[in-house]
Amino acid sequence: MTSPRAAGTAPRSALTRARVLESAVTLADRDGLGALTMRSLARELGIEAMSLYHHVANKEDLLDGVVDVVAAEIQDAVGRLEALPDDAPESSWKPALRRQILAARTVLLRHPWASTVLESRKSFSLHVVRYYDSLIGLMRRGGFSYDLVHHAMHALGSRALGFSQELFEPDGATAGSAGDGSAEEGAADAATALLLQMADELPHMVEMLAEVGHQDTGSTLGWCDDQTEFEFGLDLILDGLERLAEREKP
Amino acid sequence: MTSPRAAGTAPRSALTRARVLESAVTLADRDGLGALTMRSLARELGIEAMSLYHHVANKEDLLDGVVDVVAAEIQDAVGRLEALPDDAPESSWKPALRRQILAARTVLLRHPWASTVLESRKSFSLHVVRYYDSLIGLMRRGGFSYDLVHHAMHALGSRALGFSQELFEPDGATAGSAGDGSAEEGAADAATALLLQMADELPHMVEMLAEVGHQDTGSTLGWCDDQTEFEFGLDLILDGLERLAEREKP
DNA sequence: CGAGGAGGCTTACGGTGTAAGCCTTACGAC
DNA sequence: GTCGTAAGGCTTACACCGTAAGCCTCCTCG
Repeated sequence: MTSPRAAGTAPRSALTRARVLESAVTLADRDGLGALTMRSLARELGIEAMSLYHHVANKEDLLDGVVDVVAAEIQDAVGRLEALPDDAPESSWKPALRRQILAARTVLLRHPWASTVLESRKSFSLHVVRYYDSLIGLMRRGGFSYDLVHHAMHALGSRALGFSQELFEPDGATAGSAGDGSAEEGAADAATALLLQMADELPHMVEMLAEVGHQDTGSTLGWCDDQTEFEFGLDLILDGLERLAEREKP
Repeated sequence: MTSPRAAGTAPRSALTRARVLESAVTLADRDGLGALTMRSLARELGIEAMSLYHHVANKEDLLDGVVDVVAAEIQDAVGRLEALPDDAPESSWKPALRRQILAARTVLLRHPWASTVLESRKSFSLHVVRYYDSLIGLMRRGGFSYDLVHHAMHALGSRALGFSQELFEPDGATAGSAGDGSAEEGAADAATALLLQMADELPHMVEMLAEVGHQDTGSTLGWCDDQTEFEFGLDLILDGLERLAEREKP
């Protein structure tokens, strides 16, 4: 960069905290979270591991930063949605909230490792908080009391950011793997087989699997259509909130 | 043990896989998940690290086993609940399901690290599956179609086991710490202060915090009363499921 | 009694995050 | 121009992690 730099900025290097974080995100996207080590990140950037410590305090700080990058992406995606007109009816909080959350979800689907990291943070990203603030704003416009909003945010939990931890995905989420997907399928099949094997002990479970049939997935991860299930759960909560909001009215 | 052992059991050692897993649970309870390493676990048992590998295949297997122990505890706690009488009305699925889930939760509250481990498993514990089977059974008795049951299980997600990942607990969950709790409080206060500092950027968030007032917690972890919030979210889902079940009826 | 293996132990390797310290370079003040 | 300062690289080294390989000593069973 040959441009004159702002008043107290770093002098010569093209390497900045921002570039480090960006690189970390790409690396995690490509090779999975497990592959994101200080040494491998440094290699990616063409420097030595210890040099990273001039831009991030330690690995926790790196992960904080990486979360912040993803959160910024979320905020950006949400920002692209068309704003509610000022004269929108009170009831429009619900589709609006739904849209924002699903927009956030598209971002997290691009970074499958991010949910894990998000959950492990103990400090929070300002971008996330700003996103939350917009969700709260929507509910307020819907006539929610702050008390109800507060409960609502807790009830949504991580779903507000677009993910919900599925127990039992026989593979998924762990590494990039980037394979043809037959590995996941294999694991899912193996799991199902194992369940069938003890059918007498798990009557309802087995019967359910037989009936619901986990066959035609295709869309996302192995077993079920996560997107459908995510929206099902989300709508369940939104409907419930709607009823509670109605009840609050005088 | 001086008793004659059953037909193909291990010969002399008092150390068994069961004892290893038990020890691992106690260690994690006392010192946190981070303190559970092969070496520290071995020290706890008075042996060398490598000796553990005669009882568990590797660390993943150890964690699988540890999850299984906790899941067995859950199954046990659920088993202690009084069974539904045969002539219970169809509608009793709901309080029964609620009771089972809250019973599972009491177990997980005794092992705060367990939720993290549970989520990280890719194979599943038979005890967990059996527990799930009982939940499914309850819903079936409530007249749910298998399709609805399936959606319901996804919607409940980890909540079925008694935990929901709270975004933003300023401390908690990471280590035993066993301190007076003032550390958590400090972190929570610091976080709140930081939020207040940018009140102009987060109008709704700050107003909500001011109104809801996160002051009188006392019960569980730092910020909010997790138990209340957990039950709120759980009831929101159960109510929603009840309505859908009604709608399914002819 | 002798073979075999279960279950300890020791040693060693590669990988992790990171503390400590050195060397170069660019910048701002004189 | 010169020089002090410090940003930002690099090298080395340490503690700790999971675990592969191999040794030894019993106990058990044929």
